[in-house]
Amino acid sequence: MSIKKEITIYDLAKELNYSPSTISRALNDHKSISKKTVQRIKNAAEEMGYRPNTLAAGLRNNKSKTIGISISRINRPFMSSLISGIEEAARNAGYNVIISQSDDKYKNELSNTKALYDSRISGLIVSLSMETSDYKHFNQFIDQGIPVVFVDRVPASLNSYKVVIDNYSAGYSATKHLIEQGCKRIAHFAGAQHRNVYEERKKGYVDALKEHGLPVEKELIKYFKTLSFEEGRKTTAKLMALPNPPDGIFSANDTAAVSAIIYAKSMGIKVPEDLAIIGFNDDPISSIVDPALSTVSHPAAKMGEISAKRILEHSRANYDKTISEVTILNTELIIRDSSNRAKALLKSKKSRQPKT
Amino acid sequence: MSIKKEITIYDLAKELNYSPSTISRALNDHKSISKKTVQRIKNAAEEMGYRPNTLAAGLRNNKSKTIGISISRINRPFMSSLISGIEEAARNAGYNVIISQSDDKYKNELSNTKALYDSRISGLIVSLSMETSDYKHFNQFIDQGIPVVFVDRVPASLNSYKVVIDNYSAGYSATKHLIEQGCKRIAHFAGAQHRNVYEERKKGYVDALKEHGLPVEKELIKYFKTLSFEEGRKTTAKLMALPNPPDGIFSANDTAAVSAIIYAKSMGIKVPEDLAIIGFNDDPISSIVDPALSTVSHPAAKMGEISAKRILEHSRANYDKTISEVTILNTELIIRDSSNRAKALLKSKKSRQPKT
DNA sequence: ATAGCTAACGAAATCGTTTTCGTAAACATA
DNA sequence: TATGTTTACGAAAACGATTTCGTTAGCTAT
Repeated sequence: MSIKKEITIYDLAKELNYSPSTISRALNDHKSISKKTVQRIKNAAEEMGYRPNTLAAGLRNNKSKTIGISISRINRPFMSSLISGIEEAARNAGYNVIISQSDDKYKNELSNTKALYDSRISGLIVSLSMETSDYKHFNQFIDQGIPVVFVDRVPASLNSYKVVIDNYSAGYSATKHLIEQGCKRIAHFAGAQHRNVYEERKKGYVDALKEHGLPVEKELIKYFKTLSFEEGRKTTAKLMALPNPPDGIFSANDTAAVSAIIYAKSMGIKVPEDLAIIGFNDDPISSIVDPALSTVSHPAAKMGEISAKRILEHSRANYDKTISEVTILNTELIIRDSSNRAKALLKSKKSRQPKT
Repeated sequence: MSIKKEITIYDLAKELNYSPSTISRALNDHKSISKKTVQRIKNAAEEMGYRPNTLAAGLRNNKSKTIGISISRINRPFMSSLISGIEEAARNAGYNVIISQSDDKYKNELSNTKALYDSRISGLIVSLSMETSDYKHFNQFIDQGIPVVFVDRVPASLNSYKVVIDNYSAGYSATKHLIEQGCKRIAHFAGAQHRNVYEERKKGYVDALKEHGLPVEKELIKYFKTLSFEEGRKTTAKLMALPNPPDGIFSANDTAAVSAIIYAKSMGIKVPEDLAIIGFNDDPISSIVDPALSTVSHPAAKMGEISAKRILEHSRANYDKTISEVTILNTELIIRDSSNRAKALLKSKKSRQPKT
């Protein structure tokens, strides 16, 4: 009802007989103000209910305490966890987080980053859209000394902060695991190869086959557009209709892997006995599908947290240029039933025993 | 590298021999500037690469073109879809979205809304934390004429914008569906009863039982703290160990419902024949679990979109007070295998036929 | 012709902080 | 004593857009 007047540093200045400059400095812990004065001022600020006007500060500094995010879509498990991690770290440091979705379109990523730039963000965290192959739109940030952190889907060339997992090793381990389960013909559901994550996962797959003396067959490597459920279903159908179908699948994501499990079950193909399957991401669906999907877990929230911290550090240190620094996080191979042939064998023996 | 000077309305004014006032008005389509001039100015602005400084405008207006969100956690299917819808609508209107997570703690919701208030948001979209029972922290917004939209989890009392689904009817329909499937003893996984959504779902359940001549038994209504997987598992175990166990479950969310399915399967209890189960939300896991979970679908993204639009309208209309306006969206009952006894019966007959 | 009106624009204050130069006092040094 | 050096603070100009009052010119009605 009654519109309360917001109190400003001028009000504090008048009240305490200091100049606004001193108030400002005291509130920001500037060293040239004595500890005593700082305390006095902070106490008064607290008492009088002073609240900093971030817009004014932002205008003056040409920078707002805000971290911008550009991602494909929020409503995917990996992305929402990533954001969750970013938000938590940012808020603890008094930063806001503003998000924008590209929907995997280059055009949207372009306009979103422009809008974020106009919002005078302190830093940008990006997971590239599927379509992006030109990175000029990030130069405006880098040129201005605004840190850009690429996370997960990163550009190969650009010098900047990067937070990633070791996709190559993860792909290698996942494939090796299938080989150890006795698979001889392992198919791969590959994502768009210009995105580092999918390219590297595939490389890991290829090298694992080679190093274990298995042939790399083109007909077993399927390139997906979106790694969607529907795409996975169709691809699995094609693969299993081959004269010599695969006995294992390493999918670059869980959605497609789950669709393969479900398709296989519907066709009476036994998972993992006839077809061992492993996915990537450890989405919630992977532990719900039956048999539960083996997968590679991705520390999404942690990646978000680290990305945010890179920006906070950069801002604190007041670097004038973006520094090139790559952080590589560990993944974890999670073995569930969809690839665990030993366990499946044991179970089928047990279930046959009562009959004998 | 070269720090380009941002051009301002002053630069435009100098270039075109107008005053900054005119430039500002022209860019905002103020009526007192002639169409010709507006065009000239807009063209020049485009050409010279002018970009509005939202911070300066925000400072002057004491309001930034930003929508604040306060929710429990981002990384849940419903919430991420909600945000996705908000973000899309907001961005189309040139608004930014800043999010904050309460983690279902009242304390966090309090400090987050304070921070959002300090950010001079144009409007706030809230889905209440589980703990919240005091709504004073929203008064600062309402008193200032800043619109507050409550979505999904809304307060019963406060006069404000609300965007909800008809939880009562949904709960009633879900329960009625189980009754129609022949269930006689239907259990309910209920959420915290001070949150409208859970209270209303339960009411729908109770009334459906009553109106169909079934007794409402206290031992079959289980109150959950978080409706988590683990909680669901334990609760299902207890229920099924009763001397007279239930033959149906209506769960207030999918997570708990899925845990019930998985527990039942592990115990050899047939779903839906021995135990028909229906959930709420239509999370991705519900169509992946086997048998697939019947559930109530929640138009999450749409709710986000509408919430955002309420704020945009309010801002455009320049209302000085928050208006009380409730939007109720339709839900959809999605029948899958976990409650479809007719289909299950048919299947079991078919699978027996070959033998005869 | 004069008052009254409208259309189209301008001057300058304003929003609340920050920061660049200062200055003044107190103290140390040669 | 004269000269630096800190320490602790202040004046005032930014930051860029908006908006409250204007003003001026041209038109209409009487």
